[in-house]
Amino acid sequence: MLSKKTKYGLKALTYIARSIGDTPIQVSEIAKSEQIPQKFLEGILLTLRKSGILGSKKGKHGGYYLRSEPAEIKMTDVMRVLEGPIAMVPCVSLNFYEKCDDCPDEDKCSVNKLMIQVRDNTLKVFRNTTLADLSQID
Amino acid sequence: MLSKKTKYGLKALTYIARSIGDTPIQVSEIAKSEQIPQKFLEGILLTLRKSGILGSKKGKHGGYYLRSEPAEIKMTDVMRVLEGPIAMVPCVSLNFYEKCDDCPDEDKCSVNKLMIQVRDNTLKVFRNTTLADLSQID
DNA sequence: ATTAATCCTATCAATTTAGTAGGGATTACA
DNA sequence: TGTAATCCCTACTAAATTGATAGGATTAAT
Repeated sequence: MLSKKTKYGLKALTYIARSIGDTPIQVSEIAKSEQIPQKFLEGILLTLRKSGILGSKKGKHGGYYLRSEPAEIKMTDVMRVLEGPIAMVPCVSLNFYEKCDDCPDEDKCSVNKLMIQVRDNTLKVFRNTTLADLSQID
Repeated sequence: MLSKKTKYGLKALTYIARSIGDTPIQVSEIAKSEQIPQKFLEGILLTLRKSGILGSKKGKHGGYYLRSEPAEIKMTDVMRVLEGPIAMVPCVSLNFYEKCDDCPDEDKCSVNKLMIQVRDNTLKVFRNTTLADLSQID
């Protein structure tokens, strides 16, 4: 299951990407428009800022803005920041690899092989999708 | 993350598929061989039996057996029984659909569109993989 | 009968999730 | 220079989920 954190984060990023203009976007505005608890969203945007995806401006008339063009912001990066590893098991994770306690031999593990396929296909989607794609208005 | 339940379930199914012969396989044997807590595994195999994937024989010399040929047991079915919905959000689930509280319009939701792609790609893997594939010894 | 299995229900500790609370630090602007 | 608006940070909490464990009821072979 996708966590609320990730869902809210994606919606917020989309909202920011769609807001053309120079001024940073405030948390309160996003929260209201996207129906997200404001305090919860604050924490999420903070995470996105710390990861380098968002920038922020403090104080009156402050807010958040994208640090790159929407077309440059890949879902692989966003998802890893918000949701964590893309793989369903640590033993097939590229960025967060860990060996399983059980499982004497990874190469012979049926779960491992299946989950590598799932990972590769999910990765393909995330690598191929940018914030610009999410923000398309149709 | 894949739950231990699913992981153990897949390993157990693989184990049973590999055990050629007529006699049913006992939980204790699987638990020992695959390093799975026996009582926990009991519950998992029970679930698989109730879903129709496994059959069982009670009493002395009892155990579990597959109700179809490994090549007929699709991962879509197994995963749905063990892990639940394949989709990452209920609003893109084929078998467990639910509308989101937030989200006035699904068609315009960026998360929705992304998650449909992920679902379709994951589904492709699971539809294409059977227990026979998992059980291949190489 | 005895033994060996599955079956069933209840309970539990640890972790994660989804938030809430309260205030600190910084900035714009009157 | 004061004040309001805004992000920033830490701590707390309730509910749900996960990964088990415990104890026995039921069933079947010998």
